[in-house]
Amino acid sequence: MPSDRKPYHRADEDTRRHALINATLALVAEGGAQAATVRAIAHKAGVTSGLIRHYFSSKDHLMAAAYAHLMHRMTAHSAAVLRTAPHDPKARLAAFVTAALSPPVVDGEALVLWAAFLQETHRDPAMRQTHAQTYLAFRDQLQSLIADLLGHSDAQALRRLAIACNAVIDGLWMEGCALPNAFAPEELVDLGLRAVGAILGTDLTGGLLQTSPLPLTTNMKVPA
Amino acid sequence: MPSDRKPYHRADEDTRRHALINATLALVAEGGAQAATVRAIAHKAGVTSGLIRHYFSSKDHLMAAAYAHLMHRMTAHSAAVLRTAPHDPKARLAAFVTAALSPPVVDGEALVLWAAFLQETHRDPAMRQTHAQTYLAFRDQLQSLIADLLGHSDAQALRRLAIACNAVIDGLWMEGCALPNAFAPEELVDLGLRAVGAILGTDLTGGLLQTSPLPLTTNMKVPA
DNA sequence: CTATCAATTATCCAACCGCATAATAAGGCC
DNA sequence: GGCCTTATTATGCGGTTGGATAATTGATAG
Repeated sequence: MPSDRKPYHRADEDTRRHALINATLALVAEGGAQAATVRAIAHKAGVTSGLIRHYFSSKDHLMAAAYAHLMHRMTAHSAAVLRTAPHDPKARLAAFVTAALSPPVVDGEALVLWAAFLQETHRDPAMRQTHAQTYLAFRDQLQSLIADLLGHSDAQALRRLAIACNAVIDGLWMEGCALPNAFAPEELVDLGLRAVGAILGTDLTGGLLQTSPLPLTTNMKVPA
Repeated sequence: MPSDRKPYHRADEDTRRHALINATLALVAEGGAQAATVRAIAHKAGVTSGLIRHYFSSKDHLMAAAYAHLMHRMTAHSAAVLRTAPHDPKARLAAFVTAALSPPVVDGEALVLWAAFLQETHRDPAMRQTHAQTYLAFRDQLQSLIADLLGHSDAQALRRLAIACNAVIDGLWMEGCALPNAFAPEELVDLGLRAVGAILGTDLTGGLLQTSPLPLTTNMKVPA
């Protein structure tokens, strides 16, 4: 008698794990964490649901792995940008800000993914650790770039400047992700460079973005 | 025979609706949207689950009502602050920034609530409208405060300044909510006032926050 | 070519979900 | 104090969820 069982081929562990992780991220991006059911994930990955438990000891472990993968992808991007950046401190900081406010970091899916996993971060200790690690690593990287640029090492002042600059980047990142059509191309980067420059008292645009008719600091001449 | 039925008292509609809405918000804050099941909501509100459908035509409607209530609470707070603020444009903007970076706006629950509902706003059109309304209303309010302060009306420049200042506030708000113990009291407000001031080329601290040993713009004197 | 092993599928399960409906009692009215 | 409205509880239903387990089959080695 003919078997109506689904045909399949065996894949190595990495392939399957990545397929399941990518399917999870895609589903969370589409419909939030509640859309990422084991059946939906397996379907999108092209396997049956039982296989999930063959590679991950539970669905929570799969979620944690997906989150770690997402965070690793982002930090790897930042690191790669800095690796190919010039040695001039100002140019390095500008490259860092530019990367953080351009695709693929700024992306329609990114914000939803971030928000969806934020809640899981509150319960799962493993995910909370991943969260804190990547978050503070980004800020520390920013702080070290600022230190190189300003040439001083007052830890307290550097920390405050890093927090403020990080806030600008985060806020613009959010707006860019949430309202992708509300900004002209490069406008987000331009705003970020000018705002960070204003906070640090430096010009980061480096003459590369003079196309903007109105610098952010036009109002400097306005009296208080 | 004695009835083992749960005793109860009748409450007016507003009381019950608010109890259900508050229970919903509390549960979402604790464990994300997935924790806010009809049974859990009813239990926390001290009623049985069937009552939810007596006051809300579906669970989605309850979620939408809870989200609208949350957003209304926040905007009402901003409006109240501005109503009691002085007339000096600089003081008004400072009061606005201060309120946005202090409790109850900055709160451990606030960020989780915001993130949880963000995903729902992607599907439900009613919630998406509530989202867009409150979000742009905040930025417009900020823009009008900036316009009053700077005294000019270049719409393009004002929009860019408002976006940048809004980004700072959003980013600091996020950091303050996510890492409540990472900042000294008033530090978040101090950073916000200095960063917004730096972007606008003005001093917003107004001599009220001189306790900080290191102004954010200390580095102005540092050469590039 | 066959035996073996584990990757994968198929099936089942208890728990829970939102929702519908019927039963009941609380409280106002006369 | 009895009645009537309806707010509230109680119960049940179809569907879905994450997880456990058994059956099958693709690949590999000898």
